[in-house]
Amino acid sequence: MVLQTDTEQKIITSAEKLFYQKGKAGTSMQDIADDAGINRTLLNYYFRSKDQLFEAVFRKAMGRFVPHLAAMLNSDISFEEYIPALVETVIDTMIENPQIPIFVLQELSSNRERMPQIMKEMGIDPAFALKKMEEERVIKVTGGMDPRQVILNLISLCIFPFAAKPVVLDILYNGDNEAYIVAMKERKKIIPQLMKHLLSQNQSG
Amino acid sequence: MVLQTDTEQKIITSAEKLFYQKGKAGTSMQDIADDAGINRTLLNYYFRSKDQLFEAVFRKAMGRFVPHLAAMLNSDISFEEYIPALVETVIDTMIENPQIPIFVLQELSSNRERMPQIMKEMGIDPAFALKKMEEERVIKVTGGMDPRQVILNLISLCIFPFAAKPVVLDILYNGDNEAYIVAMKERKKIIPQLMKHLLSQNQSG
DNA sequence: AAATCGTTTAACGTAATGGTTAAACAAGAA
DNA sequence: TTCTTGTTTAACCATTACGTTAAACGATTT
Repeated sequence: MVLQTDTEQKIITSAEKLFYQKGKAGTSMQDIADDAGINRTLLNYYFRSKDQLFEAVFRKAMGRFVPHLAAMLNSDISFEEYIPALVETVIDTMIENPQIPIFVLQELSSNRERMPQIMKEMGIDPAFALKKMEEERVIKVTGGMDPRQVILNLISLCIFPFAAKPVVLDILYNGDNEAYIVAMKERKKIIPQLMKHLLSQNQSG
Repeated sequence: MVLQTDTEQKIITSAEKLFYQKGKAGTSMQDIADDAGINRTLLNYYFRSKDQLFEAVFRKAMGRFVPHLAAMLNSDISFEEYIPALVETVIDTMIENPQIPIFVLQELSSNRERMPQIMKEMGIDPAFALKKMEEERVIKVTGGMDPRQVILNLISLCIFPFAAKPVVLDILYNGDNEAYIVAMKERKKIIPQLMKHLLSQNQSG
């Protein structure tokens, strides 16, 4: 029982690492077994197939994304006040898992049937969320700007620097990972400030 | 001669479409041949190997990215004045090739040796660019904010909505591609405005 | 008519991959 | 000791993939 969980964990960890890096098709079961330091047969013992293993990894990755999204679309808290906490949480999550954005987006983009299914499972109703957003919260403080643009700006500022980590790291931070992390933490303050400006001023002039 | 170029073009087009969508490992030579409506043998006639074909596609994709990056890092034009034109160009490029960001980032992320090589080829010297940026242009108008953060914000706002198109389209625009495009075009105005605020105000208070 | 070039067809070799199975092993539990 | 469970080894099958080759075809050019 204990050992089982342990090995299963090792498998998941290796699978995450490799799937994140090389994608599903680019990773073989042998690769994963080698990385986990176990026999290939054992993979099929725990996860019947590559598909199932990938599915486990993908859903776990999604599970780190969707809550933030759902929180943002459904929270009752005043949008403006909610931003700093949200940004902090998202950035902390991304610092620990910078590979997830590309991984998830790549999969969602190559497998278009997934989005509707996921939205169904997660109970995301775009029309409802948008209406609620407009009526209750955002429109009051955006000075007429489409609330979707506001959300898009917020998410872009939070996530893209991680999705583009290889480029950002090498070009802007000269490969210095510590400097990169420091910069990302600075953004916890920068982004809310920026959003505050955006929300407190009429953008139409 | 004419036919050759024609077929070669068909191959590249199909290869782009499939590599963008399914990645290198996820796309077979047969897939590409089928999509191009030609024989598989002909692929090896024009491009010796899958590697070479992928390389051609990747470099072409990079070629749509790097110029913007280089322009931003090296332009002598006043940064603030330069933004609107830059944003417009980038967004127009992205509207036509929304799949490129994920494709390039995924490849750069799974193949870390590439970045230094590319920077070398493209003549990008991060230290030099940063110094120039600080001395000549950006620092004057950022009120002390790290110019790298300014650039990061700009690029994030421009590119992420395309990298995340599958999610953005389905959740925010209910799958309506036209509405999505309209929104992206709106951002040509929104982003410069936002950047103007960011650049004209001291962010430290 | 002969030669060239893009193209197809068919076949081959080799390697990798995913998944299965049977047998054996080691170690802790009953 | 016996039973169970996680684990390994080894072998196997079917499929797919990449790349190559030889031969033929068709259209254009010489």
